[in-house]
Amino acid sequence: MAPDDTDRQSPAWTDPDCPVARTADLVGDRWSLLIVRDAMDGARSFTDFQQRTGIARNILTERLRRLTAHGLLTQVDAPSGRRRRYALTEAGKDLFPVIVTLRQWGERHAFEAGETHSVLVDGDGTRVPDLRPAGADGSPLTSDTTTVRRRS
Amino acid sequence: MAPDDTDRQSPAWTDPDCPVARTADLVGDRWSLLIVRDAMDGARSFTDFQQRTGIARNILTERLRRLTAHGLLTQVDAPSGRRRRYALTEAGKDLFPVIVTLRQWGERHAFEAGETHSVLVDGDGTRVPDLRPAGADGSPLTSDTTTVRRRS
DNA sequence: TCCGTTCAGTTGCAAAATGAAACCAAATGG
DNA sequence: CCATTTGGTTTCATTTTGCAACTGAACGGA
Repeated sequence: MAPDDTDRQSPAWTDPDCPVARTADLVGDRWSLLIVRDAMDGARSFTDFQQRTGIARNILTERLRRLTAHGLLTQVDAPSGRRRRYALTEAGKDLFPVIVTLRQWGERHAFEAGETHSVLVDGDGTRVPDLRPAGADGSPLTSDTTTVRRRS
Repeated sequence: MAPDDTDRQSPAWTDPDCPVARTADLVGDRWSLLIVRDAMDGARSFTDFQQRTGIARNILTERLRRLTAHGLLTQVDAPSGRRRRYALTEAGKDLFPVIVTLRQWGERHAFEAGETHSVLVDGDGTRVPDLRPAGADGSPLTSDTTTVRRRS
């Protein structure tokens, strides 16, 4: 990598006006999503991530750097001068609803009946309820009952 | 493309037990996410998608085929013997919560203060409220107050 | 202190995915 | 019937990904 490689980050957004597209630009790839997933589940070190995801190490290096550059992860020093570890920033933690909806969609549609899969549970061991968009009055919303208003 | 190309679909899952990973395998790339976004916003034809996303046409062909093969889109005939159009299946429409959380995260973290962006509104023109994970009792849940239980 | 190991990468190279552009055939429109 | 549009396919150059081998700084123990 050349000494001056401060560019690489955003060769401009795919679709600058759309929040979905911006988020997709930042974390819309398999490995970034799985890194965030694992960070939420307690992964902290390079090898934590490498072992859990099975990602190639050069790609992991690149992704950790990218997520850090974009403010989703930070590098923190462990208590006793030990090795650096990665931790989610507030913005990173705020991806929780995204990971949850990905998980819940997967549970509903990506498994055959009878296949087992991991489950997200709260402190009591209770399964986290399905997350569904709703209006201010609590009425369920779908893609048919909503629209995108451009540039507001 | 060779005449027999029925493989391509799933050279096995990245992480078969994890619903997040399965979903990421199916739609965890920028273009698939944007195609789903646009389908939810009314895109139906090849050129609808091409113009809205700006995706290369060969890639669009491949993605539409892939999403169709995985049951997120179907090809439907328009009323008057017109050209084929794509439409979201039930599974595809059920990605709505995923797109909404991606959008909302983007709104919160991917724009500078003062930058404008598109907004998702319901039939009344009211902005869709933030979607946040909550326990059965309605208490907010975060990545710190939940855990993944493997293979349940 | 010296030695071996683990960690966190880097480097080199092959394979796969992506993108731009040209090409093409079936529908549609006039 | 002809021109145009639509929905692709093909070709080729560029980028990204992945694998495997290598490196160098930190520990860890004898």
